[in-house]
Amino acid sequence: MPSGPVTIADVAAEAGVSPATASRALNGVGRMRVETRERVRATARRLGFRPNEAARSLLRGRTFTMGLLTTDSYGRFSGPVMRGIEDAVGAEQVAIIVCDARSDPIRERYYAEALASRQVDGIIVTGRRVDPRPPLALHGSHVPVIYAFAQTEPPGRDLCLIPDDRQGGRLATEHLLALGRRRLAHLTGPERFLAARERADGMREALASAGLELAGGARHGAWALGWGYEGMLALLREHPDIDGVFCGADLVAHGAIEAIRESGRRVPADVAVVGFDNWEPIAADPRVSLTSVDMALEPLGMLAGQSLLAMIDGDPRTGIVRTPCELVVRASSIALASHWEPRPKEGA
Amino acid sequence: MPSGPVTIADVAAEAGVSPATASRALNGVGRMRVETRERVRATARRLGFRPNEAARSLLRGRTFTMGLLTTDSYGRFSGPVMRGIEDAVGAEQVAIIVCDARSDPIRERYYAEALASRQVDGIIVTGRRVDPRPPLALHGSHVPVIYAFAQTEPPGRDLCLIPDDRQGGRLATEHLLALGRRRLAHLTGPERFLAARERADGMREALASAGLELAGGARHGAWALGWGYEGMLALLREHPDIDGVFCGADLVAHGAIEAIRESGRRVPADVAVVGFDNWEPIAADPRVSLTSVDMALEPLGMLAGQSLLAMIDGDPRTGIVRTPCELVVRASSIALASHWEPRPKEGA
DNA sequence: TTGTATGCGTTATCAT
DNA sequence: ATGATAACGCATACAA
Repeated sequence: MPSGPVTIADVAAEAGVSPATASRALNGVGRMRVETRERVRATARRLGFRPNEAARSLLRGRTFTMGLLTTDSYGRFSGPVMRGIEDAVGAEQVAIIVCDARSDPIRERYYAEALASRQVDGIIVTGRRVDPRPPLALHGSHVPVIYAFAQTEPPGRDLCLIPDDRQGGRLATEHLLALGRRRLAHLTGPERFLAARERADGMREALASAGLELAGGARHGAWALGWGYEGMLALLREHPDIDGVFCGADLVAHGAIEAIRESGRRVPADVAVVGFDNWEPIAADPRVSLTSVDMALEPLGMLAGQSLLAMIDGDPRTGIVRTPCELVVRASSIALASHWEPRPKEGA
Repeated sequence: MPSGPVTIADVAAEAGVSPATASRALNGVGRMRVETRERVRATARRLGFRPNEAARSLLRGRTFTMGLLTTDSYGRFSGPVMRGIEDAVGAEQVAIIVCDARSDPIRERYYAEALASRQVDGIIVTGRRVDPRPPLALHGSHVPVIYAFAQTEPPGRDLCLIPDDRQGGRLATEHLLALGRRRLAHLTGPERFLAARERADGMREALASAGLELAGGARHGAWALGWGYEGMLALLREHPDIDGVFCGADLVAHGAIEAIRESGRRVPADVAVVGFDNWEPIAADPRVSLTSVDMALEPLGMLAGQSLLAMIDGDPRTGIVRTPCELVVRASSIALASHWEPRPKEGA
């Protein structure tokens, strides 16, 4: 009776064969009597044998492990990215080690070293912002590294996967235009965020294609409900004829909707609203029911996982890949406004 | 010039010593000439040597790795718990392997096996609900397992860490009572959630201590903004004199605030509001500024990590540990109502 | 068809 | 103060 975990030697002894035979039986390689194979397998099962991955790693030179280094903690966007990565690599029996650098370069270096020391086969760096950052410094290591929902500087040297914010902005705008709206405004986050600028640019592009201009220009503020409310009140004061608004975040859109309703206008009958993030707790709530641009982070994560697996297999990849956003249509931008009016008593 | 990663043999050869000496030099054990130690260390640094953790694990019989098995994906509550765990175990050089069972028992079993096979030193099972679940089935393995933000059935056999929802409910209620409010109502999530029932019980306890009863009883609905709005409208219709409301979730509280304002009442002057979750994007938004009960999940996660480390070191632990919630006071329940009124024009 | 021997990278033990 | 050797658990090349 062995003390610690059951080893293949224990199984072999119990089944009355050599460790080599046991190994072959369990891995299904080589030729052997069916009876032997079955006997070994039954013994392994009975003893609860689990091959020691550390030993296998040592032998194969691969750990079947990848590191996920979050630069700025686990936020709202980490979940989908992690799920996507897991979908891509889980089937390959690859485990994921996570670490959270919390926007601290020292921690980042420390964790990068730790991951390299654990001989991970590859590293995915992820961050909530898409603004460029210096690449991971891994002195003398050839571990493949890719960036998901993060971008490095100078551009083009590493593989970076980011949502196509500009296309997302176009998507939202084209949707509003397709509804027949012509006086469109834009409320979004701080200008220092690349994502905010890109979304605004996408909107301007789509408007330009239709020969239109942005009513009131791109309004930058906080990524907050309060800003959506205040900003929308101001917009309505300056441009009372606005019939559609695209917001750079669902929280902003939610605030904007409150302001629109409070001004006596109806959503979407008078003003159609489109948000960004497709943040379900808010956007999918029946009382908000917000049409929103979804960054499709789960597919992005999956692509990251697949790409890293390919790089591990020796296929070098670089460059910036922008993954398409998708539009999720809800009541805040439905064509037939009369179908949906949660506050019939208001302003009546 | 070695091909793959730099090994200790490479360092030893380059420094002109044996692998054993190199190992001792790098680990600071044994006696040796200072010059030798420094020379080896410098060589290791120059070559970018990183000790292979798989080899060390094999030797030590410990991997310094723990598994984090999420039962129902990475949601809003996973982040804080993960951060807490990392804080507890990161200093001990312990890495965390994550896997997401997505509420699928098959996946859960599969991942549990995978973690055991990787010889993790321990496993933390986490889930967004605190309703009891069967314990992790790990045939013939003695890996310590603990449950964070999750609970097993029958109770008492495993170590389970859960927020003290009942105490949270008392906390919120006592705060409202301290403000002088006496006609308190409760809007919360579906009754099938243990957390909802516990929070309501906590509220009733606190009210009973003050010789009071719940106005309108505990109102159960969805964990959604829409329910908070509808539920609050109904409450105000039936009990127009309500002067305080405790909501089982911030989203519900947010909806309730909208309803209160729309009814022409002011928050907190006429009705004080307390939420649950302290969900920053909503609660901390200046336009909502919601007093809320925080489940302190980061400390909970840290305790989970520390407890698991203790169990790994041979200290057995079982039982249900309820970790205290904390109250975060914001404008929705401030005593001096006149200090804060975001919509002065309303109802004027 | 099955057994023996070797090595993956590291460290502890024993020898020098 | 340093070197040689063995061992951790597994899989494979080679031998039988």
